[in-house]
Amino acid sequence: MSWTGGASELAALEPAARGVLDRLGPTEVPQGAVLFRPGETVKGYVIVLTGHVGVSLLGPNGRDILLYEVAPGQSCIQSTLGLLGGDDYSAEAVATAPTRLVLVPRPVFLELLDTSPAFRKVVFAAFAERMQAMMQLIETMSFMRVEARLAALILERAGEDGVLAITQAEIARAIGTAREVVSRRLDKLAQTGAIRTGRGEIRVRDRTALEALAASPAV
Amino acid sequence: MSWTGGASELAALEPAARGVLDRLGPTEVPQGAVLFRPGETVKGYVIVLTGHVGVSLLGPNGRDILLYEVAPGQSCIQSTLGLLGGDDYSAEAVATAPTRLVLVPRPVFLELLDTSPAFRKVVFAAFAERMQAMMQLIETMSFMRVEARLAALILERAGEDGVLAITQAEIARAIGTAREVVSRRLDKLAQTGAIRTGRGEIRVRDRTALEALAASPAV
DNA sequence: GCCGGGGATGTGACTCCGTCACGTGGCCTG
DNA sequence: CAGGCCACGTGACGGAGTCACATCCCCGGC
Repeated sequence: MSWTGGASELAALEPAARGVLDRLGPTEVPQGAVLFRPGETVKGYVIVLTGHVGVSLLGPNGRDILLYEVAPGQSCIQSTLGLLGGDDYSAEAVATAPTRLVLVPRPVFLELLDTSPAFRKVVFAAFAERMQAMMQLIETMSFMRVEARLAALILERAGEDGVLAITQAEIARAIGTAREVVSRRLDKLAQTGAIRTGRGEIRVRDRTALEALAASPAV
Repeated sequence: MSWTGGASELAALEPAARGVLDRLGPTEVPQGAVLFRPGETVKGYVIVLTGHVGVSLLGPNGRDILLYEVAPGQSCIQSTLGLLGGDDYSAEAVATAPTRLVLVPRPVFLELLDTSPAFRKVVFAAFAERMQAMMQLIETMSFMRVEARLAALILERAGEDGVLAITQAEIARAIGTAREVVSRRLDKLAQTGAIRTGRGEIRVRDRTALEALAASPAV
């Protein structure tokens, strides 16, 4: 029953705190499952054990922006806002892969926060990290052109072989723009020879060119 | 020597924690003072006693975006990121009025976090509040047109008499756009009779029209 | 009372981006 | 084999950001 011993940072918790957490059973959710939607009340603190979760803001016209992603061992900070401030969710969380997670009920969460310095540390660190990511998002969306964001994303996600499997729609969500724009920009990049595109796939041809674009003098 | 007894939420702190904080002397900074810049290392946790502080992201071309404002009794969460994660500042904080503040050095901050549940609560709450504000910012900047953001800002900041003293440059910073755009939009609003504009001043003429715009179906 | 200087605004031209409205083509399943 | 769904391509159009100036107004100095 001890899932806290896994890869997560929770392995460093005090034995007592680990015991409390270990008594909570993990939950399995399939890919595509919606963990929460805007307007719902927060049920507890979510820790992802395996899988992958994306947290996005939904726009009125179907467009949405990926705020951040939750990898195994990380927690979904979105829930903390509700647990501490009492506000409802304003974002949506979707499992982008089959995911195993633990939901820490509010009372348990608050108790741990009071009694376990290590748990506090984990929560605070996650909080700080998300906040940084969101500031980064604001910064790039405000000050970098789509071309640069696109190049950066490709470099960041491309494997060693320079290939990444991703759809234009996913790219658009990740860099906060519209799919059509991604389509046109990718087309231009392909024309210059920096990349080659295929259905749901991008191949890096000229990494240097992409790096130059990603670091471009902004706006 | 007890400034914690003031209007700030810190009045609810445990006596021991208050004692520790009260031993720290408040600092006075004039209007326009820069509390920190991007790239600086974090010196401590900042609590604003009186005055007003604006925290913004700086763009490469002189443009900047107001992330949030710190009112008396609130703390500047930006510093928490550094204290907990060790990162440098990525934003800039400027006193927009003569400000009295307390700087809690890192060791004291960490100690209080460990020993004072009430202090933890204050820090967490402030954290959650700022995060909400930043999500709100991302949301409005991404999904609402300038016209709507502008109308909302005017309504939000106008006094009872429907007057607000603010320059176009300040408006632009607050709603995350460029001054020229504000100029043109204000012009349009004035043409429709919703407002009247003057040098550094806006007068609301038709509150209902502004409310309709602010709540407009976004884009 | 007059004069600069600097901050606050107004404008035009241009490019980039987001949105709408479709069209195309591949792949998968009934 | 036929739909149907999904990924992608495109043209048109208006909103928004940037640059480069032109005004304009207010305030301190003389």
